[in-house]
Amino acid sequence: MTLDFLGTLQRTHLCGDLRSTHSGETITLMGWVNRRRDHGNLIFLDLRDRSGITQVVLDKEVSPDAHAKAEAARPEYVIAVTGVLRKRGEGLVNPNMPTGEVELVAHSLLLLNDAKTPPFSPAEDAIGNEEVRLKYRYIDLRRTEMQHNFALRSRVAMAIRNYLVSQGFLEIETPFMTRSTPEGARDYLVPSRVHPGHFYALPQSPQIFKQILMVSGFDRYFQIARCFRDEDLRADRQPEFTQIDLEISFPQMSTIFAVAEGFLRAAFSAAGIDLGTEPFIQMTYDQAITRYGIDKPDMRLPAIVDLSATLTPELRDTLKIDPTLPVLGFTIPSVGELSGTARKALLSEIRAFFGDSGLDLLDLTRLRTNETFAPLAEAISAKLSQELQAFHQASHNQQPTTNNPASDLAVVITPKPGTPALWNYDPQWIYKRVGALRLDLAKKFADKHKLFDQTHTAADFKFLWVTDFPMYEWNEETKTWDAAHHPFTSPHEEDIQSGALVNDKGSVRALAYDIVLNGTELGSGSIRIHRKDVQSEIFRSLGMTDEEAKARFGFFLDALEYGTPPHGGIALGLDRIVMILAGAQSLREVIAFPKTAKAIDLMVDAPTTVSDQQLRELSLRTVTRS
RNA sequence: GGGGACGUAGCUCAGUUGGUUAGAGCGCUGCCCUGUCACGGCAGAGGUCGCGGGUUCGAGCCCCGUCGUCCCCGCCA
Repeated sequence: MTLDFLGTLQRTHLCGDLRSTHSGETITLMGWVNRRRDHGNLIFLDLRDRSGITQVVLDKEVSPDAHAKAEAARPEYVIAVTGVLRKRGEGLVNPNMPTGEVELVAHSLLLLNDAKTPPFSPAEDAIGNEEVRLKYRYIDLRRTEMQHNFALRSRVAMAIRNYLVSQGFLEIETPFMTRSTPEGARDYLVPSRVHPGHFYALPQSPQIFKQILMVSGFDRYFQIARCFRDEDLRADRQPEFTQIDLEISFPQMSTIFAVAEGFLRAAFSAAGIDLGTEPFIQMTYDQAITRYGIDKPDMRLPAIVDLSATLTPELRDTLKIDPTLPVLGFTIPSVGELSGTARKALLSEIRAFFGDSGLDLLDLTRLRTNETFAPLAEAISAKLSQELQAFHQASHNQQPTTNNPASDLAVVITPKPGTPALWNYDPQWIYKRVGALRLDLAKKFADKHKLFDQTHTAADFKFLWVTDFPMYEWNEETKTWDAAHHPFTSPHEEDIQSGALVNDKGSVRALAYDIVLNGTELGSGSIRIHRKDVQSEIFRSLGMTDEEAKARFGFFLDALEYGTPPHGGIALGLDRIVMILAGAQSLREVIAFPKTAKAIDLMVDAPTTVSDQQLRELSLRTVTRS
């Protein structure tokens, strides 16, 4: 088979755009053969480009030459077809495709390129084997779903750019090759050839640069910035990822919230979702922990309820519940009535989840059958259903899927006597354990409560600001207080004035905030420290001597001394936003060339070893560790 | 670093208690077919059962190790 040259031929339309209004026009399409249906003297080719598919008809009587070439064509061959668009006759219309009312009657066909039989067909639905998909990513990306994901990503990014520019932001690029800062995530390092033994680091975020841009008077900066972190991966974590990074001079927290909400509305609107004008919900970190047991609450589910008040000391005693610790409960709606065996299995599953931590499940069903405890069971049920009603109202749920309270799964967790109030110096560990169970069970019963189902409306997306994060976190391993956010985050001004920075680090609140969507952290930011004296104080409070601080951040401390305005900002993960909008379960669905869980690029096969010559130039030697 | 799931034809998967020549669907190749659109019909090719070792008369199946993919914990200021 000989391939044809393109010559001067130009394409006139895209496959997916053709409608009956085009009928009679002479049209040239170019694209990939999606499918071929050979009926002998009549051949149908489904021709695909990024816009969609059009059926091409090759009739031996119309053009023997084109028909012969179509006979040789195979899936994924690249062809050019010129012909006349025809409205399909009665009974020949395909209502399942947008172009199903027309077909292109080919007069000539060029075979522009052939194709080996692909390992999987882009014409099929997604295949399960991600290894193969990633190795042949160029074929995978031809699939309609992937084409949609990246068109969506492009639209979303553009909407955000346009919005931020309209709000007076300047897009400024910051270096990829910069300085290693050993705190936080591990850095990817780049050896310097010119300076043997010295390394650049790829940025974990443009944090210090954007703060210096505020010192430089740019007032409002943004960047759709690639960031790099050498940590283990997850479905929602890749070693290189993209952040919408911004910084504002002279802001209040509300200024930053308004900007972030503004560009999210623009982004969602670009995806066909109208988020309305209501400001996003806000809650403090402490509220998030006590109400949801996590710092990134999934607001698609009912909250945790503190049931301590329903229990008298006597009841606690007879039921063997710790007298001082909270009793917590929550509801998973519409689970349906569980059979005796299913209930028992769930019980032991929950008890296994808690292990020997001291937490236990209170069996409401059994409680109810006992005369002494029936009133308690009633009181607990009443409190839980009160919360459930508030939840349905707040989330504007249409009728809950069932109205039968017995079908809602009530889970009540009690601490046994002697359960430690602190685990790993964390007074909130009980809330966090119960919060984790809440998410586990919600995932388990997702097909029952359907609260995670997509309706492709604003109701699918529950946004939330979490504010007032703690400034410090106790690190039991090193016996030190670490910065919970990063060391440039400003504490509340009252907490500086009260001296808590020195006396009571655990109580210091940071002017730091996260934005959360459906239980996923989309981004976080803070009001920064703009005074040298406060910044030095924070470094000292983190156990850094002035000399160490100077060695690591001297340039930054210097910059702070030359007229730094109050400033603050935020960074949101673009990949995660697009992932949620696309309804995808993994970032790999919205990153064109992602890495595997072991941080390998299966297509280009990276990382690799390099030649001795390259190592010599960099003054590097590799050693094998046992 | 730890836990779990998976690995059999190009793809999706089946494979009984360890027992003859490892199967199916899709895809692929050839021939036939003028209204299909997941076209159809006939014929055919295609396998180091992830890899290495062990147990056994005999291993896709049992045991040990190892590699890879996915999910989770740790980690991600």
